[in-house]
Amino acid sequence: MGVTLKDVAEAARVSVSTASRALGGGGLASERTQQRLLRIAGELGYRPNTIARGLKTGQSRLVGLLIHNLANASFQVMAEVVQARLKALGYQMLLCIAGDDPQQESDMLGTLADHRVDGLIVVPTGRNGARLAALEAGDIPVVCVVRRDDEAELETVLADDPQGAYAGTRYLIGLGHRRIGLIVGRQDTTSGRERLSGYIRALREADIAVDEALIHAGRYEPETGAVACRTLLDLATPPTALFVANHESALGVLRVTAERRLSIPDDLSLLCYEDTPWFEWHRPAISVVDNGARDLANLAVDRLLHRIEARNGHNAGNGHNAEGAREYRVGARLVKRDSCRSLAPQASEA
Amino acid sequence: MGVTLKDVAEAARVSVSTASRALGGGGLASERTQQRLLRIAGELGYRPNTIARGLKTGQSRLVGLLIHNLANASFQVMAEVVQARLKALGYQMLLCIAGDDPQQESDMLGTLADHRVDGLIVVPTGRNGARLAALEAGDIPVVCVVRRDDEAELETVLADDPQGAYAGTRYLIGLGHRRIGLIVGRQDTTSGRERLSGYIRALREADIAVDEALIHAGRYEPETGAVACRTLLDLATPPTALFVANHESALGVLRVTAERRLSIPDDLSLLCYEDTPWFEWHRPAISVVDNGARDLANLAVDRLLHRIEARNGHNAGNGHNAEGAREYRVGARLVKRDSCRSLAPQASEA
DNA sequence: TAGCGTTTTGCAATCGTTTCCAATTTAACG
DNA sequence: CGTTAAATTGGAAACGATTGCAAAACGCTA
Repeated sequence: MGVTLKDVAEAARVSVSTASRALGGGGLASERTQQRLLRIAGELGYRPNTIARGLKTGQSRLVGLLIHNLANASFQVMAEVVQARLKALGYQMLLCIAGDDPQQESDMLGTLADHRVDGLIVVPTGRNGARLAALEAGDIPVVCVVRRDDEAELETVLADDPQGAYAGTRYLIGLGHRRIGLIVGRQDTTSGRERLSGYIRALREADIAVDEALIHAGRYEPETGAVACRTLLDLATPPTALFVANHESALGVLRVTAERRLSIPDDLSLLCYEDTPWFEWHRPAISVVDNGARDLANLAVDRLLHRIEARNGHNAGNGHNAEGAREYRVGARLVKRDSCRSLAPQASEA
Repeated sequence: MGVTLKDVAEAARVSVSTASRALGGGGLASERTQQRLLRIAGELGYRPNTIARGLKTGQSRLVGLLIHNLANASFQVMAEVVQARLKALGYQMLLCIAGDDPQQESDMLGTLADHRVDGLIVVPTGRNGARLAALEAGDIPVVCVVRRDDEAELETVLADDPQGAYAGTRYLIGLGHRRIGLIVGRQDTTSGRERLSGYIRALREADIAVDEALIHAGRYEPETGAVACRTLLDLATPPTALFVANHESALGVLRVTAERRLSIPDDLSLLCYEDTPWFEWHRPAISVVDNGARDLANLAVDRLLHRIEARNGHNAGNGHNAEGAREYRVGARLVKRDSCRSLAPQASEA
């Protein structure tokens, strides 16, 4: 489809510059020529070449999104939201799936840079702080989501994990549970640490001793969740409730409970982290702490585009992000469904 | 990060062309200069500008993938596979999520064209054949997956839905089922039609009359699945087995069976289409006909890249794809797990 | 050392836009 | 109708790479 601006200009008997201005909008051309050029361009089937434009303007209209996978529900909705928002704003999404692997992440950040993305939203592994900082220094705005990257000072949008984990644990405590198992993520990520700390805070506040045996930290995988679940259930005094701080681990837990023919919530209460449609469709419907993936994505896009626009505005900017590396939190929400039961049967009746 | 080829060239005291050739590989420069340039480029932190390169070479190194959503397991793995394969081949994936909406699809095809993608993999709605044909005519190779677009003659990679549905139905028949409910997709898509026809063929072959009341065609959504399931179960003589031809509808079915406390497979056998990890983790593990999403994606990438390379090779090509609009099928696979039971209890014993 | 073929290099054009600057047209007013 | 300011246009130089062509350097052989 090789019809270029020059072709349009010739057909309309004007110079390329005029054609450019007419089609570019912004009233740089007279109303009359604008209409005419628009018409002719339409007839010829002209489509502006984003690549050429990008070369001149230094904007690729591409934004990178780097996540771990698409199996996780949070990442799914983030990808969907980011792409929808970007599209509405005239950007396209370059999706990179790095599997939480620093090496791959590093590679992909490189390619993203080569493609001169206008900005980047990333769930950092935490091992490529230098690279991310380099991008930022190279005038490519970076926004981290879900986790913080401790090595680099970057604008970051996080779920309120401390609060979410706290609220969830409190909820279980409120139902009368005293032995609450926790299956949580790796402790070398901010989200993993924060979810654990929220849990601990709630216990302390209720004067419940923290039992190390009830806490399992590991990768976010079904298998890991299953193993942790079995260990917990095999304890001399097993927990009466489980708080599973991630969607994938929850799969493993559900499997084990089904295998052992445990009834949820009668035999065991289950509270998960990160919502996913099928938790709602599952019977019993699984109660969750919704980390607000949708909000995370929206806010990340907001922040990123704010900075992209700012950069484009006064190119002679003071440096990078004036406001320093801000950190935003979006609220986590407890969604009560049917997988947690009260341990004090008659308490609220009578 | 504004270090350009010119900067590298100056630092090395050679011309830009030499620098280009040295870094471009292909032995266009002497071994010595190549080493030197590589070193200097490294020191300066030079990264080639894909945009500028793209303008000159006419290759964006971008490939579009247009799908309906990310909630569907097939699309998830397709997106993951496509992006992994492309990355390995030096391309980036532009992911567009069009929600099976022709208007959005049309828009997105436009933007994709503006970005001069080198090729495009699309799950067509079927309403934009003209647009797709236009892309193809404009020298952007297009490969359709999952569904065919009847309006345009395009290279297409399909699951073997007729065979898959046939095999699934036959399996249920083999277990002794005679009344088999079918919850299938819209009949204005090739996949929807083919899954239905496979079902019918199996019934005919077993001399079972096709009962219209047992067949529900509709959108692939949990709610639709739930409604269909209720209707089927409320029949005077309800089916003893359900064949649910899509992953999302299956969610609705699982909900209804749980609500009614039906035991799977004791009260009702359930066979689904499209595999997803949690079908395996679910108890009972759900038997499925795996449509081979991974294979679909791989083959689509193969075909697409084959044509991209061909185009780049002899630019003075004969026209478009010489071989005509070929159609490929990847095999569907029956995965027996625990959700289907035999209706003839003692049959195989004794 | 001259001559010849082969590498290796540099120059300059080019890809399709945007945008600065100057030139031209148009409009407005005395 | 002349003058001036404002709006509109055209010319040309970028943006950062690749690549055809010709010149320069090199390695051989005689």
